[in-house]
Amino acid sequence: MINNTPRVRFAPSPTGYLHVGGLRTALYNYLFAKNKGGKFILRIEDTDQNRFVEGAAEQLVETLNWIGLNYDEGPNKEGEYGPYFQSKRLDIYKKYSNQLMDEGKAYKCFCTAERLKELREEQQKQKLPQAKYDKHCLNLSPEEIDANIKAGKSYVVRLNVKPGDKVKFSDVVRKDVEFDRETIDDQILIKSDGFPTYHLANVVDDHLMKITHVIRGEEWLSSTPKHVLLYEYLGWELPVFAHLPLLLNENKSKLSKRQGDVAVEDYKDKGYLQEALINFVALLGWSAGDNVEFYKSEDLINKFSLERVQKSGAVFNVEKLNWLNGEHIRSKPNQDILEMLKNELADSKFANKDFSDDFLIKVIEAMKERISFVSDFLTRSNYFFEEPQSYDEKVVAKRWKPDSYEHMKKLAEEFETLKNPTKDDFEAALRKAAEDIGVGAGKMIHPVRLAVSGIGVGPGVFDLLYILGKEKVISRINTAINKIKID
RNA sequence: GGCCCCAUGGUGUAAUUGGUUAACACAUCACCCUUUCAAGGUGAAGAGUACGGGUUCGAUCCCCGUUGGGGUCACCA
Repeated sequence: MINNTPRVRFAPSPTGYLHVGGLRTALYNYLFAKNKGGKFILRIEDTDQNRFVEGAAEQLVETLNWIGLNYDEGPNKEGEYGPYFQSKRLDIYKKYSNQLMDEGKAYKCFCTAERLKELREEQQKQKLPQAKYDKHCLNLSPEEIDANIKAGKSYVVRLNVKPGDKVKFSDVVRKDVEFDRETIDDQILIKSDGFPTYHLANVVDDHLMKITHVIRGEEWLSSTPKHVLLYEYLGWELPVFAHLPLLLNENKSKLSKRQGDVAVEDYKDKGYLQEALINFVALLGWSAGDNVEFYKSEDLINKFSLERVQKSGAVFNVEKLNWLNGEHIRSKPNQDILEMLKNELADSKFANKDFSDDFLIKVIEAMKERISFVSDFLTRSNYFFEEPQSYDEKVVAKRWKPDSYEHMKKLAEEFETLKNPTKDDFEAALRKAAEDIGVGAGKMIHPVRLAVSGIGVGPGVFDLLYILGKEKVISRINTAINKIKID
């Protein structure tokens, strides 16, 4: 009987990075396990020697850690069902493929790549509905097989799909699915290099690792009947299947590298918070049905259920991710944002400058409502960290008038009289200066913003002046008077 | 092409498993707020639920067909 605490697994092949589709699969597995008090297992599917990438598994683990999907069993966290690298389980697969062969449920195939290719072409020419292996080697006599082996011919092991009823299984997301046996190919189980294919390895491992729910992408749906057959042949109980809808490009095809960033690491590098990524990806194909869009991980765990997973593919729309990223930043305590900002600064051209925490906190308070990324602090309010490098032409054209030089001069003089000015002091001084000259405060507000920041947008001017401080404000005003030219 | 899956505004989703003026969020636009911008608030535009048949007093929801999209057909996963 299946144990009632679920065991699920994320079983990626180590390609060198974590695909966001993989992240979604991993996340749903994780959420499901945590919601049910079950175990989340990481298993590395490294059975393709041709695609071996040095350090890929380590990279994967690192990314999973960063994103916060901690596994209960897996590499460097051995449970009782290891090893968790398929490349270290070769004997196990061999054992079961031998068993299948002994029972006539699998057989050795010596066909060369050339023969297979010809076969496929022939079938195409005859317009056969489907290209399938012709079971040629199933009819080899024991003597022929021996002779082939003695001759050193390499072989693969194939699944022997026998005629019979339709292969049926039920899927949590898609309900009942069935396939005609005639449409199922004699899948290769063991490759000629002795490594298993995914099909054999995942069935054997899922069974041995006591996986109760197989939650994976929809791209596996059409090979599931092969797996079902394998479970049947091996006399094993079927896990519960849940095939998740695919993540799509803008043009609705399966999310791919060619059409934008696809690696979680790319998003990390671009400054997306792990919380935002998790939140966003969770909503691609699932919703609690309560109109909530902003989620912390704990809420996701509490609310998640496979039953509410959507059937159709979901387009990965970065704009919403950007919004969520801003929301998640804003939801953090200023102290946390401070740490992130410091890291960002340490990594920037301002690395050699020194800013006090007190100052940075003020910047954060002033700017956090206006940003989507931590890096926006540096790009959208660079003036907190350096002198304005230039003055936005459009703002100059709109806000800097011939008499602005005079106004700013007067304003600088007024500021000069202040001692340790507060925000309110700056405001009072500006209004007084405006009144003295007999102009509206707006005639001062906009030019002074331009003078101290170089641009026309940002925090309230008086906050801006206060954060910058009297000295910088006055010197920047003077600089602006000299530098800004209008006709 | 065979097999399989899917189908609600531009995008992500909702709609007591047949009864709503088809809801929410992102994006867009407008207004309010702020003498800026953003955030926030209010509102607008945007789908009559791919299409056609049924079943039903009544279909987004159930059935059939069509169309469209996607996945898969490797000694890759």
